[in-house]
Amino acid sequence: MRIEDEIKQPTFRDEYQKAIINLVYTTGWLQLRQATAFKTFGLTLPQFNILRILRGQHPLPATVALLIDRMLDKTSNASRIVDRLEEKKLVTRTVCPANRRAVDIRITPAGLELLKTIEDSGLMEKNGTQFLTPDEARQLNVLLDKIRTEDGDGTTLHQPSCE
Amino acid sequence: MRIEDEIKQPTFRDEYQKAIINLVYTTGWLQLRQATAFKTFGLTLPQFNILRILRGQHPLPATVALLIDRMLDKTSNASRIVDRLEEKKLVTRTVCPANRRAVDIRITPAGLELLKTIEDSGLMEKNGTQFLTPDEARQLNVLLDKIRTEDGDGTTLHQPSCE
DNA sequence: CGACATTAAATGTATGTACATAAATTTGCA
DNA sequence: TGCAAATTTATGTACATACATTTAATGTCG
Repeated sequence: MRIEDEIKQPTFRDEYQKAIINLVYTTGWLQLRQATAFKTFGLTLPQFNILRILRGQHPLPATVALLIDRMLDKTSNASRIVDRLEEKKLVTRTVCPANRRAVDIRITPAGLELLKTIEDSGLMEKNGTQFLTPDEARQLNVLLDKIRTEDGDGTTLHQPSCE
Repeated sequence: MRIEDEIKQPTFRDEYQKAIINLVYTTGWLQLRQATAFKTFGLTLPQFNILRILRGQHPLPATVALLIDRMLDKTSNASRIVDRLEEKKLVTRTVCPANRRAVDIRITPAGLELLKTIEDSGLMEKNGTQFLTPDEARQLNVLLDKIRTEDGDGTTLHQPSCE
């Protein structure tokens, strides 16, 4: 559906204004879809992403610092997301023997099993981009990269992360 | 900068996976920039959006229901955002005389002045899309609309709203 | 009229982000 | 050696989203 109809705003100042609204709207749309899907498995999107990072390390542990680095969401709070995964017995937390400041975080067998269940469900493939041709997907990548031209202000930038 | 470099992931499964990550990343990038800018004026993005809706109604009042409808963020909580604007004396809240269930919300002169200050600052124009040509902006709109093809599940969808 | 559903807004709970600060440990250098 | 700085994680606060429930007012229909 066209964005004009989607948000019931018949006109925009120009294609630029329309594009920025369309971007934010479409990403919100995607995120809500994904979040709703993950909820049926008792996970939030950030929790799922942390679990995937931990599986990538498995059987080695990860530290909170590593999670933050991989999430690329530099300012956010991995500690509390790990809290929730620990409550659900999907990860374990033990003080790192080599450096008692650090904490070793590991995915449990239950965590691995949950990831497999989710991935086997085919959830991950229904993300909207399947309606693009390969060429259109390439075009989209070019345009998005252009929008992020001139990252000039040096502030730490956000990466909400997702499959 | 290319998304590969931005998130330091050298390869993706395909252009589709890259596109979805690029979309989420780019919108997060945009939102963080905008949120940071608005913070210098003591506002969050949702607060700014509510203020703009109220200005659109001015001098008529709006109800919470109208705000929710205009925000297009159907499930979210306009009530508490109005709380914060009221604390800052940017809006007023009075029980609607015609229907004592409803609440009339109005932007104050201070609120109108703040909006003008923000808009005069030229903040709104620096949103990334200025790096696209008009034709590219049009292309982007077409691609995003395609991604939202098949809104089939009937769930209420999200619209984080912004300029 | 009066029980009951509907509507409008507010409130409660869980989760997450952003940012500042604290607490514990380790490092490094005078 | 000893103390300050750096590192690593956790905690606190403000704000927002998502969703369920509550409260008050209004509508409806027997």
